[in-house]
Amino acid sequence: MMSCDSDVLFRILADPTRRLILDLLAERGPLTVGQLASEFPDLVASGISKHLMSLRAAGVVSATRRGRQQIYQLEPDALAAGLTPWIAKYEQYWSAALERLRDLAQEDRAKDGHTSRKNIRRKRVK
Amino acid sequence: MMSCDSDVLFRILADPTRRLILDLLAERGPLTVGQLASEFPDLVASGISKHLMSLRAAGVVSATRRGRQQIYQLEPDALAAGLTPWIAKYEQYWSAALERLRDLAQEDRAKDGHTSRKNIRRKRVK
DNA sequence: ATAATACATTACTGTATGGTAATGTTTTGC
DNA sequence: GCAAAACATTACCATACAGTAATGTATTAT
Repeated sequence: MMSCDSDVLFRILADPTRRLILDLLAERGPLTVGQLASEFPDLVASGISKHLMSLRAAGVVSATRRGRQQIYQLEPDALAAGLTPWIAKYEQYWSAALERLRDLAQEDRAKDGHTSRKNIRRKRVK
Repeated sequence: MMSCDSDVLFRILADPTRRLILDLLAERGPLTVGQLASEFPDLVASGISKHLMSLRAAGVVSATRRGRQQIYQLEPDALAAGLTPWIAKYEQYWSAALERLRDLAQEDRAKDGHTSRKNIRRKRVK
């Protein structure tokens, strides 16, 4: 009934198959429908196609044709733009988790070869 | 079918009424079922009660009895713990949005801060 | 003791939607 | 030109679930 701004986003993310599709696109970059469908052995291809259409309608993925195949690609800005307002309302509660998240990412970046920036410290919040 | 860790959380958040309940608890602190139900004029009270039960089952809220009324309260850690792993997978994409979010929160705090804190400088950390 | 309040619980219902199957539409390969 | 490949689209089905209504259970008030 109530139709919030991020309503569509949350409904999209409610389905595990759709989340997994987003995960695959995030991990492996742009993929065709067939490549994505092959990741779901116990699912029919047209089902994946339907999911992709709804993801596209929500704006979280985009597609470009190449010959007879469509290449789907994550649209991360739409995801962020749609979810950030909601997250912002809980910002005070998320602080700790976000800090940990940020630190983890920092470690990952450090582990990824780049130089030691380990003495960089973030602003303290609260 | 696929049952991820944050699966329950996303299903919980998919419903706008449930999200609004969480919003109310976040904004106004602990509330009784009646107080919450009164915020949904076009909804029957038992419906809200059911939503609260599922929220409780998911661990995102907790309840304490006081006399004949239950006081529901947000359990923010559960929310953060459940959603952070998922967010982490998209961390590279979220960075910008999270930075903006953090800055906004900073501004808000500065704005509603009491007058005398105007010139208080945050600790500079390299 | 009785009634009313404040929820919880159960049973029921209508609808939304994830999934399949079948068909349609381009594009490529031969 | 013909067949197959790669998706999109449509129709259909079965289940999940949000919402209501009715009933149950403590707790407070009188």
